[in-house]
Amino acid sequence: MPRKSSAPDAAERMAVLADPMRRAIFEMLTEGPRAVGDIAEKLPVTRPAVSQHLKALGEAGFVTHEAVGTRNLYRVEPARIAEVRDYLDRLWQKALLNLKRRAEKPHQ
Amino acid sequence: MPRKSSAPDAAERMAVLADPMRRAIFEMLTEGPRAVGDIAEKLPVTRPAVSQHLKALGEAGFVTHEAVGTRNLYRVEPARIAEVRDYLDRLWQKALLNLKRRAEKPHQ
DNA sequence: TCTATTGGTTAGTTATAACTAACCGTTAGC
DNA sequence: GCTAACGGTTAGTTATAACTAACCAATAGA
Repeated sequence: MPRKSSAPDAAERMAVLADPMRRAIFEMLTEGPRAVGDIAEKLPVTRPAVSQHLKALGEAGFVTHEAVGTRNLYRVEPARIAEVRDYLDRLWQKALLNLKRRAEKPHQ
Repeated sequence: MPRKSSAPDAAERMAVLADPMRRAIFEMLTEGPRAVGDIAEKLPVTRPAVSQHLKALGEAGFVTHEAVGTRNLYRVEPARIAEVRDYLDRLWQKALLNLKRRAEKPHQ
């Protein structure tokens, strides 16, 4: 059983990280944990928007959160980025391999 | 002058590759060059849709194409995937570094 | 307890992009 | 030249998702 078909894999999760605003949020979190309001302050969107993006990032596993009083500290989950990076790395290697094979046996 | 602001960087290009149908097209091309019609045959979309996706992939530099008679052979550009992979790798390393720093100086 | 702070949720709006149908241009082969 | 094959483009439709405003719940501090 290689993978649960219902669970999105790294390739599907890439779409979550591809959104510009979510990327901005995520990149901010790579510098250290931050609360929702702190994030919203530095971005040109309202707090609900940030909260919704964090939910999406959380469901994809890119971030986790921890309640501290009334604040909610979000932090990145490095392993999830690594999974997407590895997916792209496999794609890259596959492309290179086929390119090389094609170069060796010149034509048809 | 680190980067031309008008040119989309690897992070922005990631969105192009994140679309499910474009991913399917791109993954198909990693196995070798293919013509537009051949791609459309194996996917649940019409040829114009494939053509439009290939245009988007081309503008992002993920694929190139070469006319062969009336056919148009598309092939992947491995370097572009590597760029996105490297962007994610840098993000990952940054997250790890800050995680480590935070673990060393325990609090505040 | 009362108030302020923080943030998650929902309803509703709007912009975008993925898609098809229809059309047009180009090349191959006869 | 004529026809078939191949594919790019455009107009128009539709589904989706990003966003704000308004609301509600929970905790902190007095």
